[in-house]
Amino acid sequence: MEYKTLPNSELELMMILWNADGSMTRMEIEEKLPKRRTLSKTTILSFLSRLEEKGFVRVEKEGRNNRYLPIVKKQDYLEQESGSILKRLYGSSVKRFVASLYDGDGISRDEIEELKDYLNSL
Amino acid sequence: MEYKTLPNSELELMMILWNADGSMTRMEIEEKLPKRRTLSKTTILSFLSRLEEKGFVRVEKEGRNNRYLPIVKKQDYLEQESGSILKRLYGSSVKRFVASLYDGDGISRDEIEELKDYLNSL
DNA sequence: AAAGAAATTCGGCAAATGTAGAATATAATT
DNA sequence: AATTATATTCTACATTTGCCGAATTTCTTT
Repeated sequence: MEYKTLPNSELELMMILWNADGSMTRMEIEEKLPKRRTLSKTTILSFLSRLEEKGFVRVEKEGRNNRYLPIVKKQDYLEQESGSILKRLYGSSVKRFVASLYDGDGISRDEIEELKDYLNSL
Repeated sequence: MEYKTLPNSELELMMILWNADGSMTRMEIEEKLPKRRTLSKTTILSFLSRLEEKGFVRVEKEGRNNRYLPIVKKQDYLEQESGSILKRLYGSSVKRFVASLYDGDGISRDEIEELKDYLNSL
């Protein structure tokens, strides 16, 4: 399955949905948004509708509320997206990606160690 | 310095410019585009103008041609961009990013080895 | 059953992105 | 100097993205 790359706002909501188990109402999603990020309820609903059109979520009515359920799997989406980003930015070289992060202070010592351990465990 | 995230088409041209040394003409850039990717010359020029407005390239006239010179450094842009992508998709965990690539066949054994070596060399 | 409260759907707008044709400028040829 | 070729600039248009207010539906409370 090939997924369209989601625009930021929609991805933001998907991340919230993915990090919850099961479906969520608009209100629940809204509560998970960072405090700084205030969006009117209609805006949130609008993004959710777009996610539905794109086939990322299924909507179920529950009384006067809607429940949004992610139908694309987080893992699947992220795998694809990460791969394409890596390709576009670094010609698919993970090493170069990590090196870039390192040089730009994007990772800490701990992160490095954690990554090392992970790689050795493969 | 903070850079705006570039839309794909513009990034594509920037990558070509960055991978060349010095400036390039529209024609030279066009020749570097993958065969599948055909864009009319005005489209390319249009993207280049936008890149100029955004401060990513400087334009110099040379006879009837323009020469485009990247003024934002590739390394700088990529460092920033990679960091923000990592944050958005994996809460800044490099390990999770790499794990995702690994699970999604985004990396080969060799890539892993290369990365290991790199990490050990730090 | 009416009135009120809360949620969703519609419609819409501005800015950004992808893409080109028409108009114009400028160099090269004849 | 005219004509032709070629490059750039302008203008424009369809889509997508970010965001909302107005209208409408649907539950709750009187």
